[in-house]
Formats: sequence, structure tokens, C-alpha cells
Amino acid sequence: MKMVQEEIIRKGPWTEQEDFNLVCFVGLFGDRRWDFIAKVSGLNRTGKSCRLRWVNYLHPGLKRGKMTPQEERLVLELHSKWGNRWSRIARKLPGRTDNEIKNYWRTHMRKKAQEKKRAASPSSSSSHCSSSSNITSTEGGASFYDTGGLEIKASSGAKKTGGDHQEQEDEKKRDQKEYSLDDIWKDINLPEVNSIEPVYNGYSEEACNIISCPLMASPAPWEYCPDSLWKMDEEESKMFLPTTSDQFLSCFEYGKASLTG
DNA sequence: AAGCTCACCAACCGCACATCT
DNA sequence: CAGATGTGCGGTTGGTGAGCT
Repeated sequence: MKMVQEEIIRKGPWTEQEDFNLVCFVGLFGDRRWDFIAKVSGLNRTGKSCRLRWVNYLHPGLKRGKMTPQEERLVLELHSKWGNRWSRIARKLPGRTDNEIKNYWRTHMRKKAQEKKRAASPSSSSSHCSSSSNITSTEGGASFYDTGGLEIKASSGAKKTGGDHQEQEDEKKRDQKEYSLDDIWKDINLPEVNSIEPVYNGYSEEACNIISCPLMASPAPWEYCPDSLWKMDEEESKMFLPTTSDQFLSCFEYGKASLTG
């Protein structure tokens, strides 16, 4: 590596200004070239950091707030099938990110596991423990949320499967397996979930109506353009431009200047 | 009121795969 | 085809606020 970057890479929480800049540049250049965006935007962040911020927080389609019972069931069901494939699970929950689901699982499952453990421990029925041993045996090496998807450990090398069609094949195979979390989930009294469907029913509109999201209480420019900053209609742009056009234009100019040198 | 614990969430890190040159 | 670079994913950590003692 010859290009030694002496610039200080910023870390930690993002500021509003950084968010704004990032949104601007993603609008300009799309959400693929993160390294490029990181450089051009002058954010002094890594591409990875920019991507993460966008994916987990700034993406217009994100749904915020508490998981609905429907989503909870779906997460649990999918996790029992796929294990810790958070990104894959997230794809079945529009508006939710893998990080969000991961965090949710981490906290809620720990809670449930603890409750379960507490309920089971006084009687200390050793045979009973076997089915849910995974979730309670963190001391055994596995982290508590390493509960589902036994194949995850078997195929730890295959962290990423190939294309989507390959994934679907894998899914079929995986569906025929049994996983320990099934047992755990039975313990937790999962209501019947017959089919795995994205949680569109009753939520799709909510998911799209990002303005209604609690966290979106203070309108930001990107809220008005779910797909891209460039796809806002006239009315939306009127809402957007009066307050932020200067900043946005400056971003644009900055990006252009960076491109042309 | 102060200290402590816990839950939640944002963000970073390392690894592996994909794409480019 | 191999190495470099970019991207995505899963695991982990640290900060913060709410609730409890």
C-alpha cells in the first residue's frame, strides 16, 4: 500500500451534518460505491462506515419502532430455519435491518432464555434441559444467540452462499433439517406460523409511509424521496428545497469539484 | 438523590465473497 | 489468472437512558 492515508478517519456517532452529507452523496452517486462516496464526500469516514450508516439508519425505506408481534414471530421462525443469517432474515422483513433484527434477537431471546432457565432450574429436570441446552449454555462456548441453524457451525466456512438461486436451493435443503431452536421456540410457545411471508400485510403501507414513523418526527430531506433523492415529485421537492437547497447544492458542487479535481 | 443494573441501539471489526484491473 | 479493491455479513463492543434499590 503506497497510498498511506494520513487523514484522521472519523469514528463514533454520526452528526446530523454528516448524515445530511452522506444522503446527498448517496443521492448523487448511488449506494454502491461506498469507498468513493466516503472520499468524495469529505466525511473522513470509511466506506464501510458510510454504508453501515446508510443501511442501518438513513435508508428511506427503514421502518422504525417496536417490532410487531407478526415480525417477532417471523424473526423467530426464520431464525429457527436459517440461524444467524441476519441479512437474509432481514430481507423477509421490509424496513428492518439485519442489525436491528440481530439486536432484537440478542436482547429478547436472552430475556426469554433467562426466563426459561429460571423456570426450569428449580426443578432441575436434567432430561428437560437437553432440548434447550443451546440457548442456556453460553458457558459451553456458544454465545446465547448462536442457537438456531445448526448448519451455521457446520458450514461456518460458507459464510456467504452463492447467488440467490443458490441460496434458495440451500434454503430448501435447510428446511428439511431440524434445528435446536425449534425446541427452544416450542418452549417459548411460538404460535403456529404456517408460511414464511414478508410482513407486508398491514404493514407495507406503514413501512412506506416513512413520515409517520416515530423516529422521523423531524422531517429530513431524504424522507420525501423513498427511492432516491432524484425521484421526488414537484410537490415534494418544494417541501425539500426551501430549507435545504443551499446545503444540497453545496454537496453537489463539492462532489462535482471532487470529481473534476 | 445517588449508585447500580439492565435493555437497547449504533457503530466498529474481521472475515469472506464479488468484482475489477 | 492472480492480485487488488470494494462490498456484504455476522459478531462484538461501547454508550446511553430507564428503571430499580
